[in-house]
Amino acid sequence: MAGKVTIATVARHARVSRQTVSNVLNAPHIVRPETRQRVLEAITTLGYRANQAARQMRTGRSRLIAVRIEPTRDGINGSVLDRFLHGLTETAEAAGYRVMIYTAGDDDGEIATYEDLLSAYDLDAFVLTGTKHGDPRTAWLAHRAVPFVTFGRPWDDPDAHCWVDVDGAAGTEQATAHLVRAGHRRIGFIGWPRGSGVGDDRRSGWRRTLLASDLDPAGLDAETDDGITQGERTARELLARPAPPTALVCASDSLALGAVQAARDSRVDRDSGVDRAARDSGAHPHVPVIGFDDTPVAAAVGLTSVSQPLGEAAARCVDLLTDVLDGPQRTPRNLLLRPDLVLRHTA
Amino acid sequence: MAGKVTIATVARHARVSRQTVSNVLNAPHIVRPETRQRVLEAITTLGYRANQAARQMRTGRSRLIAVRIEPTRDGINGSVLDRFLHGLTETAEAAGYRVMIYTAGDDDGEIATYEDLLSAYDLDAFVLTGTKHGDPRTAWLAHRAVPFVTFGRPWDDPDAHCWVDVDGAAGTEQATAHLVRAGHRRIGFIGWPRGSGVGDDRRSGWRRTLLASDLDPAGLDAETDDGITQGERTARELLARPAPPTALVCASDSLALGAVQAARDSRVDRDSGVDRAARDSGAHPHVPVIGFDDTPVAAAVGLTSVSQPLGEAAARCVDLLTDVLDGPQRTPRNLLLRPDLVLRHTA
DNA sequence: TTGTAAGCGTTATCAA
DNA sequence: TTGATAACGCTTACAA
Repeated sequence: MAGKVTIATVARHARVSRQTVSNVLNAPHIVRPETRQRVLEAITTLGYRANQAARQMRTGRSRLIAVRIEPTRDGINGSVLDRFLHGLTETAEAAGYRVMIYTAGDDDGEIATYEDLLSAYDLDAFVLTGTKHGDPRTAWLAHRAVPFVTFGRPWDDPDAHCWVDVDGAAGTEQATAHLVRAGHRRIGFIGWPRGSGVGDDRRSGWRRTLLASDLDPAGLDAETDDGITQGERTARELLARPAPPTALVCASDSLALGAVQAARDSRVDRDSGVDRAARDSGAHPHVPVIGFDDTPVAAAVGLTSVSQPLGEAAARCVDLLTDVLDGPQRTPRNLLLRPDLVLRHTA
Repeated sequence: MAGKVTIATVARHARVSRQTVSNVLNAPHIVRPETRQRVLEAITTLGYRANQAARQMRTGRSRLIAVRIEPTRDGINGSVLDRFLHGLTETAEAAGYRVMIYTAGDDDGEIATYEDLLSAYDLDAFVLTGTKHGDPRTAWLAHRAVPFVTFGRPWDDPDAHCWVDVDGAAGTEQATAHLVRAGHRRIGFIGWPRGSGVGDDRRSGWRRTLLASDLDPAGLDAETDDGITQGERTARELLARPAPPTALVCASDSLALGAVQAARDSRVDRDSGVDRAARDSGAHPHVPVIGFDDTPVAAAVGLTSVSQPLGEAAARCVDLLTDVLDGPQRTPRNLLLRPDLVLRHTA
């Protein structure tokens, strides 16, 4: 601790005025190269770092962006937010921004937090994960002209604001097409109850791929809340139907994990329990199952799954934000990223 | 947006000086009650909020604390940090602090981040999750007298700094005692390679409980890196020994999840595959398995597990920090929390 | 190209 | 008990 190093310390050391130091930092091109060099050296030798609070008072900008974290209802899907958060923090750091996190009970609580964060900390922007039909939060932010980007499409109006999303339909399309190529004709889908943008999107990819292959999706899908046990129960029901699916695409890894259980048992049924060796060796279950999100658990248990490019999604969120914050005001832009199918044991 | 509301706006509105408003905020007792009342009313009607940057310039305090987030190597254990982070953010908010997150590649990178966060953002304190023998980060922070608390004991010297931890040995002790009470005499343990504080701690609880019950731990434990497949393989090895364990305590849910697979198969071995109905009904496997961390995945699949009070741990971290930050300088304190055994299907 | 002066919103000091 | 003044470290406007 050699005492506080301010812009004045640097100025003295480099034998220039404080203003020149500031110029080197904020407008290097207007400073003569040799002077600039001298100042830069002083900065490194002294280990000077601009004080954000002081800078912020003048500029009104904090170089801080905020993200909400949610309690993990399901540790499996929770890792999605986790990985997104990590990517966001890394990219933000590279762009000179820091990430602040906050919690909120409901939409009103979240909006109250916006007010606090904005007036007390001068936050530069918000990143929202997950959007719903008629989201009051985005409306509030847009109305105050607060820069923000959402990870997840605005399901009402695609051009309502900046967003980055992963094309869920393209993901289930890849999964379904993979199974079609493998010769399956009756491919089932286990998804969430209709009405959620994400869930409906993922279902649509399955459906359209079947139709494009002249296959009939009727009677091959089922809806349930997310969860392993829900997935297992629903898969069991699906497999017990008169003309059961011979393969399953699921809206999440949680559902898929449950479905894998059901599929294994269903195979044992047919094999009268003699196929244990094959199972032990990690061979394919007879009913292939594909999940969604490529969570670490999927990787661990060998579940084939659709992988979201979370790191890239996070990076693009930061890009969009810095475009708005640092560059000239542009029109809201958005980005739909393609997921990839990660083949493992289950399909 | 009715323009910026500063302390001056409030002062005008309440017909007092700026200083009086400041006093109402920071030293209410020296302001006459009626004046205080008038100022308070002005504050609420105007929706005034103190600007942190300005306050920080004077006080040198930012009311910001920082936590590092790590990429989830394993989605199962990742949820532990996740839940801790959530608790931390909530408690910090209640105490008037905000949480900033950062990433770091290694210890040197993390220390470089400390320097940046400290000099640029005037961070008030750090929360470190996980500590190791001879941790350079805690040494650096202690040397600069930067307030910090760790979630995890300093394994070298218990009084080196503030910390909160969960008594891992007490957790495995509960798990082991439960199995002893259930009549088991050969209880195995699957843990991490020796040398990690957390892993050794958890192993010691198993060991001492066995010894206390006049049971011999010899030949009943095995070491492996964390992971589901590692757990399955190791459990299989353990169960294939001459006098195999009849129950298993694991150092993590990941290991336990793998062990459950191995245990199921081992039962099928003995039962010649006829016991499928019992398995489907979720009955106990013949070899009970207990995990550690009570992750959401454990809850989903019915794995009995040791539950860490993460929310409380986080809250206590904030308490310790605010003690140091707001109160008079006290001696470093620490806290060892008791985990609980959550009984489910597997034991 | 460089230096001077002012001000951002707050709190600490000190006088009234 | 209250109020005026200075200062925190920085950047913008303007003068040299």
